[in-house]
Amino acid sequence: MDAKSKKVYHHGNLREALIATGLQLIAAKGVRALTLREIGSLAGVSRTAAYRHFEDKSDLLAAISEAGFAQFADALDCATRSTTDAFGRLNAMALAYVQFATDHPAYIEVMFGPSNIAPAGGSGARAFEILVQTIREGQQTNELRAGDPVLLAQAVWAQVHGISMLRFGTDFVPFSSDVLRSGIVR
Amino acid sequence: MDAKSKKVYHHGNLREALIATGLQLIAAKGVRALTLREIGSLAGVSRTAAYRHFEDKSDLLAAISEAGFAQFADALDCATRSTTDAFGRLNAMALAYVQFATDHPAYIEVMFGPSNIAPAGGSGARAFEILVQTIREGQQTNELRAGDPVLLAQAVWAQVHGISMLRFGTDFVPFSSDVLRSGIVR
DNA sequence: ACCTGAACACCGTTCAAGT
DNA sequence: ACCTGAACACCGTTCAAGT
Repeated sequence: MDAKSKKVYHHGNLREALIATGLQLIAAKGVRALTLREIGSLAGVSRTAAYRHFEDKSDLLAAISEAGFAQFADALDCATRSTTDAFGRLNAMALAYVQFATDHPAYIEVMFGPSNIAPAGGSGARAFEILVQTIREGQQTNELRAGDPVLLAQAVWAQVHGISMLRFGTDFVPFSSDVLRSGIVR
Repeated sequence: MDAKSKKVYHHGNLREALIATGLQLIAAKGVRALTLREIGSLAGVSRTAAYRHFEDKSDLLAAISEAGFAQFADALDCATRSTTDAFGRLNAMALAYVQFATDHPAYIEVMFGPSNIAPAGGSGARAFEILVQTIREGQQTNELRAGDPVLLAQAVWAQVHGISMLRFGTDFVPFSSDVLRSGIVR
């Protein structure tokens, strides 16, 4: 998103344009209403042009998912820089997680949606690694309790993921950020 | 599922048959591949017969979701009866939750899937209430720490939900039941 | 009251062409 | 190398009929 973002596709970076257009469509009408044909039309190309950049529909979905995970990992990474104490970092990451889910429901829908969608390339693992590393550092400075950092990371991740999903996916569990105070801190 | 389950539809309880058939189809090929026409054929009726029992496709999905939540709430309810101490009950419920997600991925896919699906009738709320009540009782006998039982229920629910979803929805977070040991116990 | 068949406006995907 | 147009086998949904 520097200087080359104009109406230059049609003979330019169509692939990116299709991903972006698909995301808009999902945001507007949900994954269920996602249509390869409409994406083409909206992007100003033929309705079958997408097949020159993606194997099929689920391949496009996978690309959108991967783009989402990349942005997501960036957000978590950025959050860890906001402070230096371990608990502050974990808190910031948790908030960033929930925030991302709130701000980009369309991404979330694809990233964690129906299981037939490929579970992202490397960005998903990268996001998880950031959390593990933060916990590991917090243990070294004795701010966080001992234990397998991967297991602890799973616990926190699952908790925050659950909060993020339940918040908009269903409505019978009201949300409060007080929930975030859980037991991992020493 | 008593004595009336035979090949009696075609002029019988088609509605139930359609729900069951739809569930099978989802289990076999995922929600994305769910087709009203195929459901009809598989159930031995015309491909438009479903419209005599459901408004449209998402109405059928909503009915499947509700059926799933009813069964789900039953499973949680049953789990609370397995023991009398609060922690044991919570543990049993958590395991029942994860177990349900493992045993019935098709239900889960519809129940917590794409947001355009209606969030279930009363069974979802009933399931949550069972958890709140268990926590409340545990607090009265002083087995669980104090605090708003609804907030605590949210924390546990989110945790267990996260574990259940992450277990099969993505693969970058490996699972271990050790994760279940979290901070709500006094 | 419940079910069917034909019909309409859509899809995903393929493939022979176009530039 | 990248894009288009027509074509095929599907869908969801509607509606006039059938029983």
